[in-house]
Amino acid sequence: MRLTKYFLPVLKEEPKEAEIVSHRLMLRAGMIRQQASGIYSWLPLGYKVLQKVQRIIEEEQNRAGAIELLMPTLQPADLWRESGRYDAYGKEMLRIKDRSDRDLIYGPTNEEMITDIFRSAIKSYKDLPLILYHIQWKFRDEIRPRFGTMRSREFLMKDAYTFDLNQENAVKSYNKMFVSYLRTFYRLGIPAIPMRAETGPIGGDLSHEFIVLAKTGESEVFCHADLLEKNIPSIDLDYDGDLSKIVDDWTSLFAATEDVASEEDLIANVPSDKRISARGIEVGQTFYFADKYSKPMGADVTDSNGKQVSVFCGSYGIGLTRIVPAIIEASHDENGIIWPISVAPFEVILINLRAKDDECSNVCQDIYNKLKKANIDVVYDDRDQGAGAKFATADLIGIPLQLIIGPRGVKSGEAELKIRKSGEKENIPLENAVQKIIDLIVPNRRDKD
RNA sequence: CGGGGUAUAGCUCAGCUUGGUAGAGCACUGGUUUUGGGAACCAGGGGUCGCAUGUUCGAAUCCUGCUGCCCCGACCA
Repeated sequence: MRLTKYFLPVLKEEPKEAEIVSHRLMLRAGMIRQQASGIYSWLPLGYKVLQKVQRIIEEEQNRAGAIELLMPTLQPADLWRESGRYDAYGKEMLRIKDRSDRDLIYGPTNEEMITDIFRSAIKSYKDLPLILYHIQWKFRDEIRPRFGTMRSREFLMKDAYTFDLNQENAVKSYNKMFVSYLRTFYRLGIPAIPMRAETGPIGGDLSHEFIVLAKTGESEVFCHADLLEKNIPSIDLDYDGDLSKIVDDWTSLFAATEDVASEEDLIANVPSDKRISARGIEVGQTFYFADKYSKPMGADVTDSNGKQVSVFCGSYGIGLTRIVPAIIEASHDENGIIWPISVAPFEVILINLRAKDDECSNVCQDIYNKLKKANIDVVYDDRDQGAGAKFATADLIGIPLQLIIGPRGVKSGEAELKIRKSGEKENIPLENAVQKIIDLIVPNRRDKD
């Protein structure tokens, strides 16, 4: 992509409405635009990140055996009357009527609808286990939306639902989602720690929140420091094998949110040099809730004895529109965002310091073509602007690598390569630039390990 | 929903106290000179002053009502 042909409305000044750093940076980097309280447009740069996040989540869900579908945003109220949640959910649920005066709701979640889909098609234990998921916009009319897309009213969420014959199998499905979340957050470049959590209005008795430690986190969390150093299950993992060892390993060390634990619990369960008491952002949650919906909604299957039994279920959410600011909260400096390669809107920015100079532009164009050909996600800053403005923009939007080419370098046959994260700069021969970038990017995409 | 703020150009803000028909910086357009960390100069374009009502010869400014947005709290992916 050439910057002269792109839509990147960066802001030089601090937007006054934004309090936390991720919100400020998303506005300044031209990623989002607020349309109403808690409702945002995703501008090209932000949308590109959101799509990369989505792709990683899909890959890891699929790998774990979950099957993607797509349910609508609008749902008939009757489904929610069946589960009893139409009245229970309160004003947070947006209720609307169509032209025939039928009650509809804009889905805040999809347990009812997925249960309806399940019961219409699945009648036998032989079709279990089943894991279905979708990625769709949700609406929760929060009393107070805040922090940009971190707590918005309209938000994009991945929600998966597991269906099993009995509790033992349901726990196996739970473990699949648990492990896939470990891998998902690893690939997204955010160290998320699974913590024991309250089950909330959805109900059930087995639940973890996946928490990113960040100063601006909304809740207080407590955990064992070794959880930050744990190994992530590899891409070769067999999801049909025994996952309980991995889950046990991760859940044996103390980790809990303020809803279910206190500082005293931390002190009682963790040696003093390993205690972490911090703020955290919840980026995902896993719930097991057994037959809470399947029973009232009649989602039964026939078991091997010919008996009708309600299926055992769980639901598993990841807020994609929250992931993006969470990554920024965890990875930025005073100059702007620092994207992990796996979700960066572009992997490298090619900075032409003298767009009006033919010689310089020819060199840039050649390198740009080669990078594209090598499937490197490159953006080419071919704008006719001062060097300072270009550097500032590159830092702000957080592209992991900056390849800087000016007339001076063209004469000496060198380009400057800057690593956004470390600030490290290195002069490299122009003819090695493309290969050097490939070597720095490709092994670090986290899509092969 | 309670409490506190705020609303003037695309953005950040001044003007309001004391009413006289709207300004700066940045951004934008044209031009000239520049060019390795947010360039300089010249010339331009751009505003129903959140909305409505009232007071007044005259309202961005004063009164009243409403709305949006932000912050603090309870609620939440």
